[in-house]
Amino acid sequence: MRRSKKERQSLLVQTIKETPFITDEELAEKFSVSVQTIRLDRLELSIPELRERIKTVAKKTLEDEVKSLPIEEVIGEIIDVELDSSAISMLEIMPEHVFKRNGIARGHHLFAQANSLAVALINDDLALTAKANIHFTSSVKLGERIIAKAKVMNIEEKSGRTTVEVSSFVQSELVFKGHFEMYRSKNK
Amino acid sequence: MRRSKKERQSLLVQTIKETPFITDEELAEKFSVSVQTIRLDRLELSIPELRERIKTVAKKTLEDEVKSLPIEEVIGEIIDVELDSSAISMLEIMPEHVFKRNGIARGHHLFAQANSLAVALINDDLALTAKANIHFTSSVKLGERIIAKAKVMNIEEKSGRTTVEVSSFVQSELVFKGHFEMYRSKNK
DNA sequence: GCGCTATTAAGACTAGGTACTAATAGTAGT
DNA sequence: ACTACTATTAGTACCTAGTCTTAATAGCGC
Repeated sequence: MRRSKKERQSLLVQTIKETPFITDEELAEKFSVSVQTIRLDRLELSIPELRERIKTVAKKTLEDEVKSLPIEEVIGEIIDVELDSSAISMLEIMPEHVFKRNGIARGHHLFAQANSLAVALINDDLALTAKANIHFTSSVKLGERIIAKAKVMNIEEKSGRTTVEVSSFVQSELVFKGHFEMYRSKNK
Repeated sequence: MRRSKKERQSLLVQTIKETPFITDEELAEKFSVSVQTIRLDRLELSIPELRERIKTVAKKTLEDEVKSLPIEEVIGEIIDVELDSSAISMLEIMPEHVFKRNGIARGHHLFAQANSLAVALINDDLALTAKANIHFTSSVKLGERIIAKAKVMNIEEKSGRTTVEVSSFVQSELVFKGHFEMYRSKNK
């Protein structure tokens, strides 16, 4: 069935978006026009040729693979630690930390920064988080840097159970506050 | 510098693995041999041509995208959701989730599973965590599967603020319990 | 020099295009 | 009906990054 030029072109855009691996010949058949018409359409709509389309898709994959490797491992960069006393770390919010819809950082990354800082702060091989009480006071956006400051509030003599307060800031604004209770395997 | 055939071929395999977007001509220059030699090498080693290599990389991306669309930004695999009511997800603890020293899962991964499940549970485009009260009741080890169960406890009429309880289990043992208070942009 | 492997070259062909020129079909305005 | 204009189609030369095939040459062991 023949359609108008406009109609065909908007369908063309959609078709290529859905199935990017389609050749001009297949498109010509699909829309019952000549291959030349399809090529004129692509020219007008600035849609690159099949092989270029495939290449950009493939490039995206490679970039993603490189990116997704180190992310899970490192949660912020430790700037300063005084064991069993206080510690500071910094985390820059990158695209992989945010909700795609609104560019707001997902809560668990703020938590992860604070939690790993609390763990690093404790002078023990086997520190674990037991409880936490956390508060997200303001949303953090793509590109912002979070500075998390952790402070040991109390170490119980017998059990070694340690209370840590973590406050995270973007510039001077408080974005996260957490109260952590940590286990440790050996007493201090 | 010229190398023996064997040496060149093993380097060729490695080079193509690292930089799959390399043409025969570039490879020929790199190894100081003719294009034909590179083609004979690829033939012997059953390495497909550049365009085929790009295509397979791109196909992988598309498959991944299809896969990651419904799960989108959830940590763990969603098993069941009833919006604004309850949801269940599963997370298998892999080497990247644990402390290397003792094979125990880092707390923030349990939190991330619970937090993203609470977000996914809410029938709103813009759900955010406001507060959380969490408790790590037992340590989870490498290879174990965590089943997180989330339940909406209360939705405030005016603000839409939603209370979610998440309990996570390894088999029948409770490993994590969290009380989440969530914002939403539009009221229900 | 003979035999062998490795390498290089040359030619014909392929897919999936680009770039350009030119012809034709169909429709609207006057 | 004639003209103007857009849309479509056709055809040619050229491109990249190959394939497949045949053939020539280089280097080495013995």
